Amino acid sequence: MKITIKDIAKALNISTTTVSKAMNDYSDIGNETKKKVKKYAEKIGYEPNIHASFLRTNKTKLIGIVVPNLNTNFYSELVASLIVKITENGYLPIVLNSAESEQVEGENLERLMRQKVDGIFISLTKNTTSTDYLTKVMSSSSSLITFSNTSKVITCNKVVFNDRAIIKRVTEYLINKGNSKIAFIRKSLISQNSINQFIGFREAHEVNKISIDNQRIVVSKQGTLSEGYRIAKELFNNGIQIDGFISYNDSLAHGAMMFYKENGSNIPNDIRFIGQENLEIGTFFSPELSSIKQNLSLMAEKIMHLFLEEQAELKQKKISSFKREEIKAELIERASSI
Amino acid sequence: MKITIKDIAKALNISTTTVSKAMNDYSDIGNETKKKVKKYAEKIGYEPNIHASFLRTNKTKLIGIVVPNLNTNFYSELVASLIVKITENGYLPIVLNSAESEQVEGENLERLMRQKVDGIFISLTKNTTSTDYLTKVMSSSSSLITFSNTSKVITCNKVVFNDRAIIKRVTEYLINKGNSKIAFIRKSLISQNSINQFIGFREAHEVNKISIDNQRIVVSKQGTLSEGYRIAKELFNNGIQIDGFISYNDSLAHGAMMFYKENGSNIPNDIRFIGQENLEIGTFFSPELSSIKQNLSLMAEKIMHLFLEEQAELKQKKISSFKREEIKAELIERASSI
DNA sequence: ATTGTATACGAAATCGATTTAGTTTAGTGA
DNA sequence: TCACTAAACTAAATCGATTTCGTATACAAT
Repeated sequence: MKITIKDIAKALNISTTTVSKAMNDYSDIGNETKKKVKKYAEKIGYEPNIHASFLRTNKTKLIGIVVPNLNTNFYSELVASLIVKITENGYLPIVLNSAESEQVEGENLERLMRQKVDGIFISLTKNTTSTDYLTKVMSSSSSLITFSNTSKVITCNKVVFNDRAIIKRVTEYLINKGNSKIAFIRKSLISQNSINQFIGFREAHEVNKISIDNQRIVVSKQGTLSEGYRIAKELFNNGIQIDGFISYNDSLAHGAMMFYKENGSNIPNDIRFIGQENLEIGTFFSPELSSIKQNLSLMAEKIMHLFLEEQAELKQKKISSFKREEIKAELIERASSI
Repeated sequence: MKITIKDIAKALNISTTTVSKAMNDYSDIGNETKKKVKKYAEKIGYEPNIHASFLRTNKTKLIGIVVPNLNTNFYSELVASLIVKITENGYLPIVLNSAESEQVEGENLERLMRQKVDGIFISLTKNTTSTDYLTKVMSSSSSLITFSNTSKVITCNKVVFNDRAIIKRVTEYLINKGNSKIAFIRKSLISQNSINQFIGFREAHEVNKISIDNQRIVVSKQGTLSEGYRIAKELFNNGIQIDGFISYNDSLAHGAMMFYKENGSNIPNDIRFIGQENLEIGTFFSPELSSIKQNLSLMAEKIMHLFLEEQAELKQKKISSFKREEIKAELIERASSI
């Protein structure tokens, strides 16, 4: 039933040592023997038992992915891209979802460490404050890469979007169109991703000597259409005027745009809207929604690349320094902000 | 660094056998000893090495999930639910995405078998015709559960929605409102899920003695908003009149509804629309979209339950028969079909 | 003839658990 | 007292690979 190196050894009348070494291309095995072993292994469908080899190599060929909310377009697409890169390189992904809970996030990290995965790719929840679990991972055998939403406090490999720069650019783009009362809907006050975006927003205002009214800065937890609608309604009812709107996803922008459209606002003349994610649905609303597009597949590629680099360095026992990669996001300009 | 049963054995001056048996609640170990061992294990933070125990038990505590397209609301939410159930029961999920490719699906199954996962939960792509890989899994050590979109040909555990019944009911609901020219947008001609839905559609017509015009039966591969729009446009341009519209997801219905609205149709009076998925966005369109709501969390629960049942039976060396669970979906009635 | 050196291979230890097949001890019944 | 049993424990084999250390052979150099 099960095929092991013993079967190959017996059939070819050589030792299991030789079989193992041949399969792993050791230099002290003759080329003839290597060919013979590999050919026979192929023929009888031998697959090395990963769990057995783990005992000696401490490699599981498993990578853990932890995302704050799998049930969003952003993360499900990003995870799908990561899965492709991971499997392409002979690894297998264990995918865990933190559901925006810092506690679940911690449990997820513990589960992955217990499983002794070779790497952990994590994007933090918007509520995460403690880095205890991350430092725990750093001192474990799994190499850590944080992405998208990471932490300023911890020193580790990071792959992020150019959050500060893109929001600064987009904000200035609105300012140049004459907008000075821009609403900014952010994810949380804690998440680094959100903080960076806000810094960009602030910088754009400072450069152009425009003051920010904090009443126009809103934190949205759900990030749903209905919350976008509700936020717009509240701003309006509280008499807080806006002429621009930037949110951390498309749904919020759509929801808000619906409210203002119902209220007779002219878009983009009265208010310009910019979302993030660049969902297809944005092109079906009237006016079509401008949106910041992030290259998720490129991010996935960079993450995997960083991981493989670190694995290679670890093999050579080099001490590797931590890297930070920044992926450029771009504005897709449509009717809602022209 | 690493803590093993040896450390516990040495510290408590007992054998590793006793430690292992105590941890696994063997009956031939005294209660005092069990308590002592467990307490000390807890204290020094011992975690059994899963890979080492695999060699004897052949259990990896790993479950593979294979979905046709992770990047959809339906599957990302379903996978998220599955992840919760799987981790709750001490297992870890390896998530793979087939991207609607039968070939990738096969590769995914091979990867999971190689990893010797305890179970494989799979929903087939809409193009899958061969069941070769599935039968391969059946004769492997991983127990198989197919869900959502499964195959008629293969005998194995299945958890599906009541596709035939719900579509029959929904179709009759439209017929009773006087609609007789109902368009039906299906996923594919092959997928069992789609076939069952179509049977329900046909039965509703037969019962009410209405004939089906095949020109109104359309296969949509993408299932996107723009495809819904395009399909509606094509029907219209080809002079194919419709007074009802049922699609396999919400996006298609939205896209089509947009086209007909632009063309001055009165919805629901001229055409009634019903989608599937019950996305939040449906309530933001005017008119609000009726939709078939599937209880994904319940499906996830049933799948896990079936798996655990089989594992328990396997342990007792019982031969278990295959089961088929059906989850009831329901129509959420809104303005688009009233 | 002796030493040295690649080259090619193998015996046995090892990784960290589980499990089989005992062994020891105390207690029971005839 | 002796045989028997139950309870509690353990030595050693085992799972399937990797890896260390050692050996045999052939050939070149001294």
